[in-house]
Amino acid sequence: MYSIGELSRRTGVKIPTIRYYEQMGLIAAPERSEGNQRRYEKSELERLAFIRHARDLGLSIDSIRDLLALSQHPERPCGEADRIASEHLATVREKIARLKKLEQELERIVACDGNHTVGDCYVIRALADHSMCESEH
Amino acid sequence: MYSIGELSRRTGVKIPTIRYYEQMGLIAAPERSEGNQRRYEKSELERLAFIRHARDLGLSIDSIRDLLALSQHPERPCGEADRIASEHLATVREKIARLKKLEQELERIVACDGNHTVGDCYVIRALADHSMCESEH
DNA sequence: CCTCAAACCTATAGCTTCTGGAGCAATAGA
DNA sequence: TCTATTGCTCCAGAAGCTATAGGTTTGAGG
Repeated sequence: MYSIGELSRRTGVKIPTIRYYEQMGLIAAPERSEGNQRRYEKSELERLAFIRHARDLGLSIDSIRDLLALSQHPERPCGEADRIASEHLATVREKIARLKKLEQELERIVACDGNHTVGDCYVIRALADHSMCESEH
Repeated sequence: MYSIGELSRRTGVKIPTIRYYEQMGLIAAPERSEGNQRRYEKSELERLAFIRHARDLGLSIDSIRDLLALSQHPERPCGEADRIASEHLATVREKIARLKKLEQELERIVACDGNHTVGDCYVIRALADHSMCESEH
């Protein structure tokens, strides 16, 4: 049996976050000690590690809830789990693409050498005038 | 003089967002009509376009506030504007790097072909077991 | 056994950047 | 003048936590 602090240390999930996950229904409300403190079993540790890992990978709470529900039914086909991960991969790729455009835009904007005044600063002018952009965004 | 709807159409910033920016102090509270409706001048249109553009580039409200304050003083050196944009560029680059790692991780995870059951699904197992990861995250 | 600091509890508010709805007032075009 | 559209304020919600206040329980040392 772990206390919430112990669980937190072992999974790297902060204490208020664990309580938040309980509220959100990602983990079940655990048993309590006589003094009303949470006492977790090892299975909860594994479940929380799963959640933590999936969050690190950027999956939403909702997606994780779905995946956890799926894992309760090992006999079902796993196409759904695959779909969730694939969709997330697509989102990540989209984000990368968008950020790369921003990177280019910012690189051009930052070409200003700081050796003059705001009046003719390229940063300010570039931000004021969208038509100076080279790509759509 | 533009109404808030007109301003919204011309800048692509939604009406509640314009009011939100006013609340946040990014744009000044404009004159009002007799019936208490907001009436904007052309200068506000430009300012809002600046804000919109900077937001599109992912700059925070706080950074934008700083840049706007700077642009009120065209005689000052523009090193500060440069710094804000450069810092933001660094953040963007970091995000790209992190997302690329996630992309790799997810690519490996998604290699599952969906043709079996959840019990032996690689997606679920990979999420359950951090030690299967190839890189740190 | 007693004490006391550390850990825990609940409830609530705050963060960021908007977005949407309710309920009502003003405006513009026919 | 009528009415559709637009605008007003205020408030709540979304995501995923984080922090604070004010109180209780636990467990280790004396």
